[in-house]
Amino acid sequence: MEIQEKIKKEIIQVFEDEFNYKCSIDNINIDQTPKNFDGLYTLILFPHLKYLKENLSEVGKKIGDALNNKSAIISRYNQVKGFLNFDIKTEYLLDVFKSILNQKKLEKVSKKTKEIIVEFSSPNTNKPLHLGHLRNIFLGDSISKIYEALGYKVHKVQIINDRGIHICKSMLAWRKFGEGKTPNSQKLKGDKFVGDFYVKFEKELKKETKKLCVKGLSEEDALKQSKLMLEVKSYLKKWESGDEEILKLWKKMNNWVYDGFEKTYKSLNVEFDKNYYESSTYLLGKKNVDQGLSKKIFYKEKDNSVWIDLTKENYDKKLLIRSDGTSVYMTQDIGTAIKRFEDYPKSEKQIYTVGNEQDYHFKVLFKILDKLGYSWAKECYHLSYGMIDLPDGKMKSREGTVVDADELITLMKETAKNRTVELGKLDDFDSKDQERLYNIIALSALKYHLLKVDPRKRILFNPEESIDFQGNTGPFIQYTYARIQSILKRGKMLNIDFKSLNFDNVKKLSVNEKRIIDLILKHRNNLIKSAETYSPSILCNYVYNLSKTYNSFYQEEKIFDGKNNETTSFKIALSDITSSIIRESLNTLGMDVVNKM
RNA sequence: GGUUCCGUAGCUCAACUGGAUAGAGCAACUGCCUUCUAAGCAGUAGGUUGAAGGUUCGAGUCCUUCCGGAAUCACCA
Repeated sequence: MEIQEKIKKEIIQVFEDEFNYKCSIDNINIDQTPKNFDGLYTLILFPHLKYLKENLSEVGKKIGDALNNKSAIISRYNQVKGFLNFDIKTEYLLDVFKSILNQKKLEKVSKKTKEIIVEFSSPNTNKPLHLGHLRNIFLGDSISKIYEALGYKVHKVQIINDRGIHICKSMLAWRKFGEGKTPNSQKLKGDKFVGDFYVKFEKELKKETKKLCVKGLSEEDALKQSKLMLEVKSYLKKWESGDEEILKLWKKMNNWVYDGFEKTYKSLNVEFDKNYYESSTYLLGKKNVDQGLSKKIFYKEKDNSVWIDLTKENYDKKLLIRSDGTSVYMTQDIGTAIKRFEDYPKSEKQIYTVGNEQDYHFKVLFKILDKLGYSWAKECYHLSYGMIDLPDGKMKSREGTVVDADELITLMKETAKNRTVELGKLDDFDSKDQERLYNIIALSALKYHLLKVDPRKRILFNPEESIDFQGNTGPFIQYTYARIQSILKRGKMLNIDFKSLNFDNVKKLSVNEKRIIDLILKHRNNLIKSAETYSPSILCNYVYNLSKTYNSFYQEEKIFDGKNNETTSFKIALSDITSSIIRESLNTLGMDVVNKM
């Protein structure tokens, strides 16, 4: 980027000197030269042609020659039609590289002055986490880390959906069919244990309604008359009225679930700073709705239900309080949002990581918060992502057609293990290192697989086809990193001190070396772009590109050629910086690195 | 039906916000391990960017209309 800006400035000068044409910097576009053309950067002449008043080839020649004479950056040029391709001076690239080498250490001291809140995961407490949650968690975790890398203090939070009809279903099924079993007695993870009873409930319910349907009832009526449904609803009522026995059961089962979630989060290497529980925030929103009522932002219907009319803003009318006085999801979200900004008052914005099925909900929520007068409402952002499809359609937890998170992780670890053994790479690992290796490889394969896709797009996941470990994958990037570590190790053994390198003796850079330096310079911009667009996928692409370019370089040019001169040192220095950028990138994607594999 | 999003190689994804001959990976085929890790590198093949119009020097990208898919529009969460 820095290079692009400098080229732009030089070109403005040339436009003025040679053509008497004043052009603003925003109107100049410097692109990366495509691979099959010679050069690193390209100026597109077309947009300027009408101001330059000469024909294309003359314009190109004039600009190119002028730059050849004056430029501190450009070493030579070539013209293809309306495109002017530039090569960059070796001295200049080395200069820039040197400054990175020096500045690298200073960077980490930067203070964290800005704050944001990031919400992600936010599960229901009636079932274990599945592949859909994984996409959510990886996205939220990575976005948090990207902002942290940019100097933000990030508050990672989730809202736990711990109350409602769904958990009552599990509770009822456990009472009816559980026979006093516990996760301990069954040697089952707590979330799995509770989830099984949820599925059991749905099964029994289906049986019952089917019978009623045979008797001639419609599906809807069957559901209404079903004894199980009536009983579940009585649980919900008892819960809301504070029935001690129900509350006790509710707490017990939720704790089983939390225990299970904790294990999953731990295996994913993901943590939260604070959990919000719906059971303790659902009343908060009501207070705010009352305030909105007195400000006439909301209105009351005859049946006492409370609404907001957003038809002027191109939305619908939206219910906020039911006629029986109970709150809905929207009410709770209003309360939770306000609470969070009270808890973290310095936060300038909040990012909600929630699936795209709730796009409309969040548009309305932010609109309401804005109308209530909260200045931060405009800074709230819904990080919306696409669903994960299986080959035969969407995952449905009610029907048990989900890919379980824990099972998938276990499977990935086994695959990592098998591959490692097949490749015969176990020689110098002790068993503890082995476990760590499998773990990191498996997680980076899985995380990268889900993060490399633009969040907005849906992902098709085929359980029959395993996630790749070759090509554009997490393990490929890990491999590149590990390779470099062994280069660095060897350099150390040979006592090559690349840090006190004299760059003046490096006369020539290969195309790959130039590309690597160029990519290194672009790291920060890619990080910023990832943050601005809320897309870790940009960072994935970037670090893949860097790894791929490095591997080409690695394969084509020997680093240790026996001479141990400045060229050797330079190549080690280049490798060192590359590896630290790979490590930082992987870290911001939520992954650890391995030194050998 | 209204609104929003998506459609790119057989498959999974890119394409710097309007630039060159649309790029990678997987799968297929051909080479490369007695010097730094072959989970790699180099190469071959694979495309009417869902369709048709329009805007201009120039369109996968912008506008219109179709076709196909998804989400949402509940006193559900």
